[in-house]
Order: sequence, then structure tokens, then C-alpha cells
Amino acid sequence: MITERKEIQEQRMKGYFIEATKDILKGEGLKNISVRNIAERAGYSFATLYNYFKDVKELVFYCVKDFQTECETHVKERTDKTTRGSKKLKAITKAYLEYFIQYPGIFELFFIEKLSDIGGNQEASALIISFLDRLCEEEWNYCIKNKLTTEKDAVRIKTSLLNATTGLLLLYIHRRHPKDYTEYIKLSGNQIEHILNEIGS
Amino acid sequence: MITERKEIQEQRMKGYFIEATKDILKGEGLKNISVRNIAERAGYSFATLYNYFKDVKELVFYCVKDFQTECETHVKERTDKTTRGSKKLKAITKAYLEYFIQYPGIFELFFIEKLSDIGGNQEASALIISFLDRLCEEEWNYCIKNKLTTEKDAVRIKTSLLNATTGLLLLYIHRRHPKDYTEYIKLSGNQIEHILNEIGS
DNA sequence: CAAATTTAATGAACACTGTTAATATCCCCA
DNA sequence: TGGGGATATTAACAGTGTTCATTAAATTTG
Repeated sequence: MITERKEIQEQRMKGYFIEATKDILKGEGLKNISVRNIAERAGYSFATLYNYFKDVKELVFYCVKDFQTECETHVKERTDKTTRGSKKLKAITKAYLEYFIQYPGIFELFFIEKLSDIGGNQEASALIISFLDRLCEEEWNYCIKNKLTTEKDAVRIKTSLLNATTGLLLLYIHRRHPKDYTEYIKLSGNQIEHILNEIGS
Repeated sequence: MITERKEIQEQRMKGYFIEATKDILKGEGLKNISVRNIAERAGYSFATLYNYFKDVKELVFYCVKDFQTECETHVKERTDKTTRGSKKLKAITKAYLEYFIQYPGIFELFFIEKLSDIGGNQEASALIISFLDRLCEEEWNYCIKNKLTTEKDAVRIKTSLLNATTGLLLLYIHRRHPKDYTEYIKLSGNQIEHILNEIGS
């Protein structure tokens, strides 16, 4: 049918813009995101973008999902063989941090960019806030089941972990604190270790 | 002399623009900061601003210092009579959070706005990063002197505190997490308490 | 005090930003 | 091959930060 072809064509077009947006975010970062910039990289006029997305925020919202799955595979790749329990939770959290350090623009998209106004973006916020918990979910279940921690403690430690990682990344990416990468690695490592050492092993 | 008069006149002019900028930041927030907006509120043309500040970032930099002293008095007012030790550290940290919750625009200025490029703004970053530590400095000294904690632990807990507070504020202000203010207060209270309960009392 | 010179305030302009509406182009089907 | 509907595009608007030439004011000098 015609409608089917339209559909795949439309999805293709969306894909071009999304891919362009993702490229810019991973490369130059959030500050270089602009409708003209995205459209040029996608090979279309800036106005064409508005035939497929109601505004640039909606376009950017699609990137969140993509980056999350990308980050998830990044994390799984380097934590798959880690021994289970607190060790694995540490490894997951560190890999999670690694990803955003590699792509500061994605951190900015996730935690700084204001997507709060419109309806669909409440979904984005929820997706972002729950992301680290989702990455860790299976392992937390393992820890609770094996009595390495209690459900109540787990809830509190999860919150600690989200706050600490968010703070660490914001301070390092936007305020260059600590001064250099090696110091950041040392500091973030210590902090994560300390938070997760509350769990038995 | 002539140069003196020029000096106080120049300082007065700078003051007008700084005051206007501070008003906007405290009111509408960082998103409403614009050269035209500031200048209009100060009662001058936008071009006049550039006779006193090399760019809007420099102008905004002056606000950081002012807000820090304002925040410092806010903190001191409501922690002056608190019993010393970990209790006072908790109170200081909570008052610190209070201030930024009251003025989200100031949090954005401190931790999100990129003032990183130029020379003078490295100073601003240093000022911001060390701010909470400076608010707590006297009390940490007290705790160490009275063997409530060690110097080594203090360093780590300070870092924890900075990361946690920064994360808490960013997530609540930019991602509405937790959903409402009462839940935020409960959550942030728990987190701060837990971090500072490592200190004896 | 008047004239000359320095100083400070400004409006126009430029290069950007996001977004909308009208226009031009393409493609499919009769 | 022509007509019509979908789609890509140009033009325009209102906003952003910043620079520069011009104007107006104040200050110094004769």
C-alpha cells in the first residue's frame, strides 16, 4: 500500500535528522546544536525538519532513547564478566560514568537541557532519572535476594548513587573539578566505592 | 582628583547593571537573562553595557560574588545558634540547599552556566567549587580538633557533601525529581544526615 | 566664559538562534 | 501528459550577543 511506503519514508527521514543530531551531540556537544546545523548535516533545509518534528526539543528527545540503549550496551560490554554483588554494581556505575565523560554533550542533554515544558518531555525526564536504577536493577535484586543488603537500604543507596554520579559529572564537565582526568578518576572511584561498600560481599 | 570621580562613577554604573542582572536572576531566572533585558532594567541602552563589561559573562561573574555573600548571611542567620559539630554541619548544608531552592536561577548561574572559557572565569569556578567548604570550614576544624573525625575522613566527606548537594539540586531543579517539594525535603534531609552521620557527636 | 577635546551613551548593523507561513518543487496516479 | 497532493524550500519575524560609527555630553584648556 501507499501508506506503508509513506511510513518507511517518513521513518527514514526522521532517522536522517536524528542521526545528524546525535553526531553533533557526540562531537561538538549541546552548544553546537541548532536547527540549521542539524538540517545541513542531514542534507536538508532547516524548514524540512519541521515537517517531521514539531520542534527541536522533540527531535532531541528521540536521541535520549538511542543514547540510553547505546550506553546500556557500553555498560554491559565491560561489566558482563564481573563477579556479582557490590563489585558488579561498582563496575556498572563506573562504566556509566565513563560513557558520559566520553560524551559530555550527552550528559548535558540528559541532565541540563530543559525538556521540561511540554508533555512528552516529562516522559524524557522519567526515562533519565530512572536510567541508572534500570542499569543496576538486576544486580540490586541479586543483592537483596542474597541478603547482602535490605530493600530499605537499597533504596537509600540508589538515591546516593544517583546524586553522587550526577554531581560528579556536573562538577567535572562544567566546572573542571577536579582539575585533571586522572584526579577525577581517583576521586569518583573513591566515592562510588565508599557508597557501595555499605553492601556486604 | 578627576580619576577618583571617574572611578566612583564607573563603579556606580557597574552597580546598576549588576543589580539589574541579580534581580532578573532571582526573579525570572537564567533563561530571561539577556543584554537587552538587563540594560532596560538598568535604564540604559544595551550598548552602554559594553562600555563597562567586556561581555555579558563578565557581568554575570560579578553576581557570583554578591550571591555568595548573600547566601553566607542566609546560612549564618539560621545556623548561628545550632549546637556545634555534626549537627551544625547538617544545618549549614541544609540552609545552603534552601538558598538555591529559593533561587533556582542562582543555582544555574553557579553550576550550569558555562563561564569556563576565559581567564577570569576560572576564578569564578574556583570560587563556586570551594563555596560549601568555605561555609563549613570553621565547623570542620572544630570537628577535627575535638576528634569527632579525622582529617582524612573530613576530606572525603566534604567531597561527598559537594557531590550530593550538587546532584540533589540539579535533579530537583532541572528534572523535577523528586516530584514535589515535601518529598524533596525529606529525601535531601535523609541524604545529608546519612553522609554526616559518619562524624561522631 | 567659550572653544576644543576627551569621554560616554547610543542606534544601526551583523551573524546567529527557533519557528511559521507562503511558495516552489517533486512524484504518483489517472 | 496533465493534474493534484505531498513535500522541500525560501522568506520573514522576533529574539539572541556583539561591534562600530555616530552623536551627545562633560571636562579641560585657552
